[in-house]
Amino acid sequence: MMDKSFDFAAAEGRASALWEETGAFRAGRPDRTAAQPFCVVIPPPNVTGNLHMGHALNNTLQDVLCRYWRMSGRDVLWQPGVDHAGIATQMVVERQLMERQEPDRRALGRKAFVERVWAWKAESGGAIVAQLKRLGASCDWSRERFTLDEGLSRAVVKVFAQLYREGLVYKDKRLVNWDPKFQTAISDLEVVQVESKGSFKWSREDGAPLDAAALAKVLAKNPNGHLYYFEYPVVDDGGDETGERITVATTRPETMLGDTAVAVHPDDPRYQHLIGRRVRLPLVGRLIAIVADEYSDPEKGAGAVKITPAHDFNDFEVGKRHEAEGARPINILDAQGRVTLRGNVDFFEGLESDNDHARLIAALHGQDRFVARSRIVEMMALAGLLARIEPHAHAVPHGDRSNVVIEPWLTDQWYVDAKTLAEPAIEAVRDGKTQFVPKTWEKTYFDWLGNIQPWCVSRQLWWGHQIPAWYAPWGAVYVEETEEAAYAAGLADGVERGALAQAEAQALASDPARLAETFTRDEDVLDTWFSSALWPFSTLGWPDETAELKRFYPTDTLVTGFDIIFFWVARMMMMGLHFMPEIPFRDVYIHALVRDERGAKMSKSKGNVIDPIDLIDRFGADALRFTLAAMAAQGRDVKLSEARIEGYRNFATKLWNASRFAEMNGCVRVEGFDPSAVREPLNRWILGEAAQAAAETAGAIEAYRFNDAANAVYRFVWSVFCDWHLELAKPVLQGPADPAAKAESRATIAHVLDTIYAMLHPFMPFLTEELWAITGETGPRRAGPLALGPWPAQGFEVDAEVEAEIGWVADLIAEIRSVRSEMGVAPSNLTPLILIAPSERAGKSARAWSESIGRLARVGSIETAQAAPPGALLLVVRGETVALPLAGVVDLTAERARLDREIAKEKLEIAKVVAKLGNDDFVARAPEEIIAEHQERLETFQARLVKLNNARERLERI
RNA sequence: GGGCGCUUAGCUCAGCGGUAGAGCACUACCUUGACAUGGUAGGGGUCAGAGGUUCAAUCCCUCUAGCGCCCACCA
Repeated sequence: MMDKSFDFAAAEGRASALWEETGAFRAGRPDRTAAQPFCVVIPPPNVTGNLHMGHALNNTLQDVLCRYWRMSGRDVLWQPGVDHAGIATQMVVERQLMERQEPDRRALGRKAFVERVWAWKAESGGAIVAQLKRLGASCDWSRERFTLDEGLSRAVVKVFAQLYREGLVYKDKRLVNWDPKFQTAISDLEVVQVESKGSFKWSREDGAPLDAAALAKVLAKNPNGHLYYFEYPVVDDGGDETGERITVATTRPETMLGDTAVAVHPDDPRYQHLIGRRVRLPLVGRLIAIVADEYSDPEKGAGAVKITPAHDFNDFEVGKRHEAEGARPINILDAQGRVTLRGNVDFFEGLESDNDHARLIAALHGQDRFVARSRIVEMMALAGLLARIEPHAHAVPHGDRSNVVIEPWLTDQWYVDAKTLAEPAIEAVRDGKTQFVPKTWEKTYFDWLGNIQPWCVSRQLWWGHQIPAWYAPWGAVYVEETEEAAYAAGLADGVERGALAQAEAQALASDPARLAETFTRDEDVLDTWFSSALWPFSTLGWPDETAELKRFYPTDTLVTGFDIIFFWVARMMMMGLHFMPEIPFRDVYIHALVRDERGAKMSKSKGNVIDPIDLIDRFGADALRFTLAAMAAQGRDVKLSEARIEGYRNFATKLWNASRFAEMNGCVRVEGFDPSAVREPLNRWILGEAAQAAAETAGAIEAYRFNDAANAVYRFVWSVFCDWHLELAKPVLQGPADPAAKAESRATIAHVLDTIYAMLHPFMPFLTEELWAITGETGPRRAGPLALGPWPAQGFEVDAEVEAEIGWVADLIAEIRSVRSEMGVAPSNLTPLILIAPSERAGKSARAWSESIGRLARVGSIETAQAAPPGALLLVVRGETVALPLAGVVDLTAERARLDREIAKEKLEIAKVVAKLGNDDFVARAPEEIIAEHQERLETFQARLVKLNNARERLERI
């Protein structure tokens, strides 16, 4: 005997154990070797991560696909794994060291620190995997990979080395986005723009001196959002000030220390006479050139722009163009974003001797960039060279992880020539080899790849894939897959260059200690996304030619959020096409972002994060999964509300109780049940509806319309099977029906429940697996867990006759219920039902279904008459008139009003259709079936109107 | 500045050329033997606004207004 409600917590445990025991999610099961493969690679969550709503949605959708195809007989591989997440993980462990007051990263040293991170990973890195399992993710967990494990590392170095050989990876000295907090370079994608607007306003014109304290206070809160107008004195050829000044505006005053030019537009009439002159850089005293460059926009700022090549991407380019005029980069910031002047040779080069270097160094050297900012502004004001300060809205780049302002900084880094790799990636999508769903994302993909910049892949971190590059004392670099190979290449090359004597090389080759001293490995590690980009083939065993690689690559579908199209999808396309060389996946399904009820992005700082595990605890994993699938309409954000989850929890309860009802009524599965041999109309009807619902669900899943699929199941289970089939079957099951009919009904219900469990399983795997097990205890033996199928057979159709009969009964019941409710007839009042001159079929149906009609419509008896008795309520149901003799029970004025309303409604509909059919253009141009449909509708309406009018007239005569 | 998207019932959202839908909320009634995590009935929408295309527009096009996102932008 089943419990009264579904204990999801217990069932989740049981189902998980069953799947584990039976190896249900294993790819390459012996029974599927001949089956078509289906493969999805999981977007590997960060090892530091906890399951958030985005994961829940993403993995629910993948799981729906995988479970559906697995049930349909395919050999499914859902490849799981976790990402080592360079910065994030290093951060977590560093924080842990700090909290425990242990020696920090640097004190520990690289080797010990990395060991420490591995220890952390072993201890607490698997949390997210356990959470995915709780969600029900049907990954082949036996194949779990980690982006830093041995096999994947082998793939990474091979890829790096090969790209290097091909000239697609190179080292370059240029400006990078530098994160002063983590002290590493980051890629363009890891930079987020933050809008900033200050409030401080000051102008020299007003006469009041600058209130430096007030400014500092404002800047302490937000150092950005102001535009500062500086005046640089123009000097003559002898270096003496001419008295003229040129005004430049900046949002970063501290960078003026590194200014090496002032640029004006070549056509700007205001500055023609100044082009080629020099200015004295205030505070510093260095003489810098006024150059003509198109970059300068006369409309912006002061019209002339200061050029700081070492600290601004645009200025760097301008500087390159004007190198001859002295506009070389002068770096004035250190790795932590502090001003650095002492020992800064470039900075002092060309200084006038009468400047007070010591004063400047004392005031600024070693100061944080933002402290220096207000100091400089103050000093400029004191020098009388600050014209004004204005609030200025602009976007400031921040590190997406560190959340500090990013500095463009001149360093040596490794770059991937993304432009070359992007071409095949663009082509593959253009040719339709890989398709985005929804298609609109293709534009985003093309736009980005079309303008792609070199990808900075080196990171000054310790946790990650160390770059396989070794430097020799003679200034050469050797990029190889292994240390041994690098040494060998280095020695050979050293000899060739003449840097090493042959004998010396030989001696070195057999002395590991000296080799290690001679060649030093690049300290940097690779961007985490570099290894993620290889995920679809590295997880399948590449660079080995494994059976899995052969069988499952290209994968079928990638399911991911649009926020990582650039980070991940595009890069997988590039790497997959270059190394396999084939597309990594055929379809890319892009789903929405999960937001809170009000549409705000969930974030820890806003405190609006909903924890999926908490929801699973409260409502069950199935309810959460169903909600996410039902809301995953293409191209929309998912705004999650708890009420919705609760509703779907109730849905699970509903099905549970329907199953319980079946159990109580002896609905046991029957060996070899054949839907096409079923006789009873009601049973034939529900079998047809079930088959249709299953087909609808399958079609929707295959088209990635998850919401349609979920709704199709929901509607069938609740509104068709429970509301109508079970209710109409009750008299058969519980009354004195003919034993054969009873048996058939029982078998049908059991069969339909099996169909329901199957088509609901991709969405609610735990509930359905549990019900599958419970109902499996009776009847024929189950072949295995529901997770392995079968998906319901399709192709069975309801015949029209059956639909007409059951449909008429259902409509009749609904109509009677509606009128009774409207007229305020008490449920306890079992009224007679009189069929007025019924057709033969209606009479037959009414007799056949008298018990159900009685029960569901609160009808006491069913009679037939040629005319309605006076004062009876008349209804028209699919052309048949029926009467409820309620004279004296109901208020006839109310009934008149009701009929009038009905008539008016009918007339309105008729008028609309008549107008359309009366339109010559419509008749001439609309397709025939549309016209026929309108005609049919008109006839139906008119017939109904006639009967309604009759009823109304009869009422008038009373 | 460039691009993408949204505006449909009180709320959250489907639908996207031919009779406006769901869930939740709301109202009334129902302790009916699967289920009150339930049942029955009901109210509620000039489908943002203005033009246009079409026999026909919530759906296609243009514009306007509001909202959101992505990319670029530290004068």
